[in-house]
Amino acid sequence: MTQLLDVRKMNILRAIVDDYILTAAPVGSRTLSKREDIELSPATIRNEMSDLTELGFLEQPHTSAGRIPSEKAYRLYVSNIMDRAKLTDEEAEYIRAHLERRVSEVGEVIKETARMLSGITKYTSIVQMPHLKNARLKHISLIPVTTGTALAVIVTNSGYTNSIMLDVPSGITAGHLEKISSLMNERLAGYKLVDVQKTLLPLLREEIGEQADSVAAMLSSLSEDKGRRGYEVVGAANMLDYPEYADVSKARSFLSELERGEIFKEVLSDGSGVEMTVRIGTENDNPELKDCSVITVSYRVGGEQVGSMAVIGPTRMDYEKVVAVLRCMSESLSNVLSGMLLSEPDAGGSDK
Amino acid sequence: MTQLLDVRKMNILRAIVDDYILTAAPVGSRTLSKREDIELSPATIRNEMSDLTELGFLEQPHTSAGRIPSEKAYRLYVSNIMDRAKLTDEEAEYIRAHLERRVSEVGEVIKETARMLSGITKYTSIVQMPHLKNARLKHISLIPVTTGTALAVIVTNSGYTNSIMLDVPSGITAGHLEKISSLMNERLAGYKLVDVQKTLLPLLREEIGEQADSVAAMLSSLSEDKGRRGYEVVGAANMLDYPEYADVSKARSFLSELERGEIFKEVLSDGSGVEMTVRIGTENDNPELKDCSVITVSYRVGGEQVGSMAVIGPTRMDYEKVVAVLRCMSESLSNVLSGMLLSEPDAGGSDK
DNA sequence: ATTAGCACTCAGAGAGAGTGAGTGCTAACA
DNA sequence: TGTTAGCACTCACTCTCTCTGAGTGCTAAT
Repeated sequence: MTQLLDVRKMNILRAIVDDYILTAAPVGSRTLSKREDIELSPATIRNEMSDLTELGFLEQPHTSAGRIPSEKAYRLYVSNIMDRAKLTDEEAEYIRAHLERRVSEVGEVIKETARMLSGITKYTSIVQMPHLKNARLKHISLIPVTTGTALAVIVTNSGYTNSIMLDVPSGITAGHLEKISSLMNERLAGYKLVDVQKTLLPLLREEIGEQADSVAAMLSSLSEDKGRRGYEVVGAANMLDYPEYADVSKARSFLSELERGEIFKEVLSDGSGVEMTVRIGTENDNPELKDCSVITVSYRVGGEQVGSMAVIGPTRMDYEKVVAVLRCMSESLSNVLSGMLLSEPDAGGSDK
Repeated sequence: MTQLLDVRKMNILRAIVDDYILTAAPVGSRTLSKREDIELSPATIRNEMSDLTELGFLEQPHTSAGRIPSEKAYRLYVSNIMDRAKLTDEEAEYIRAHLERRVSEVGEVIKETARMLSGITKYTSIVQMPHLKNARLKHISLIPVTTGTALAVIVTNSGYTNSIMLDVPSGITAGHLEKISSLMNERLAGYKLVDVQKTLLPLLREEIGEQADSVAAMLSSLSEDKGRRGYEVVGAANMLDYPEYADVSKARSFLSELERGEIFKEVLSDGSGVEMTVRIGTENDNPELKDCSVITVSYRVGGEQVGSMAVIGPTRMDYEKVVAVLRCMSESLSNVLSGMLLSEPDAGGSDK
């Protein structure tokens, strides 16, 4: 693929985006020519800008204003900074240290992640709770609630609990449920939730015979994500600091949308396997996000994706910083969680 | 106590408050004289308004504007509408019906309560999760997490789960914990959490002898509220609809404060025994709430207070409506929860 | 005690002028 | 041929000024 733009155009475009990200005001030719990294006269720059406008990288709010970057420009800009976005060692250290302080409980770690993301970037952050499927089972209780439903309370290593309502197949009695949970507790503690099912099946066959299969089906929702996963949202109010949301009604609809929670389906959509995705403006399906960019990254436990986190900001967000922070945060969170969730199953507590 | 204001002054003041609540604009004498319930000339009204201003019930933004009610006026106004605030039967029915549809899980009921509160009033609502102490125990697991800490997972009737980190006294082993939980499950299911402790103590003495007391102490935090209680906040963005928050920076600081969560300590403070409290403007300790009014009401399970809910709005909120809605909501939620949490402990599930 | 009348106040809306950052085009220059 | 200086033009913003109208307080008449 041949270079889309020559070096000079690239430089000018980058400078415009940089400037616009900082000031949110249309950038003019004179402003650019004053920068030390561009040694051209305003007139020359105007010519280049005119070209860039024609190519669709710049837009003009009105004739006598400067130019602002188009979504296409951000796209190009992002693909360029993607490699070099990197935090200083101190910043990375800061993140790691803060995250490891909170090592007591998964929920707390997720909350702290969201807080830091929004604290450092000054945008809105969303962090999803980790998927359970790779966590190791510490304890499970199946508690009948009404006819046909039971509550599964799962505790994994390090005090991460989650409860999921299950539909109990007809024919399974409370007695069965009790037997199943004690079976699981005795024989399956320390197993991964995904493995629990297949390991459990033969055991079940012995115990309850023909109904084993329907029970297994019921339990399959444990390792899936039936109990809709929680997430932490922090810094929604930050958006009000940006001139993009100076208009209260705009801010209002953004915040309402956030509260509705529908956004998350899209924002945190798994992106199966992709490390990081950047959605700029109208690339977001949700029309409420058409003036926003959303950068999503997944995090892992033991090499496998178990959740995502995202930062939402105005389209002119500081992509470089956000990408760098998210990358680092994903790394750190993955490490911390892996440490917590994959530690060898202990024998059932520590005697004195 | 003799009447503070004569009838005519009261009428005028009420009319001013009514009008200001509706329009958020200073009310003038001519506007008032046009109302059918006030048959006085503007001049007369001006005289009365002048008196009311002197008495501290009205304020004047500037010489040539109308009057706006002072906090003192709201106070008086509220004490008057307190009795007559009442929903129509249809509205009350609507609330009851909606709440009872969600009868499957306590968390859902609380969320729905918050949603309805904010949906009907158009203000911000906060609803606290119920205190556990009066819930009946369905299941408990004590799961060792690290040396010195264990996770208590409590399931009460109707699938309400809560987990609390406990400090395990030294000398108590994982084996002990296991024994204690199975003891509790076998013998104490159906008991109230507050009663569990005292009923458990003799049983514990038999089983683990001298350490019984330290275990009982540990379990005491179950019926207290150590694991800080959750709450649902809905409709924060609603505040942006009111001209009071047309200034973005004001909105921003309000929302940030909400997110910080410190507000709740004050807002939901138990008010031990008081049915409903109305805090107007600077009556709130939190300076961020000095332009807001907060109306709090508690709700009960089986006659005992187990939580509160609140509506936060601008000082010129529609007190009558909010009081009425909160009163009804408290009643309905209390009923629904009592139904869910106090139902006789079933024998452990329903066989087919 | 109430009201009509009148002079006065003052925020807010609207019109018009001035300012300055920006553009596009043309012609000169290296 | 690419770059730059010069110039006329555009247009959002800001500032100032005026006008308007809703409101007041006081006084005198009813």
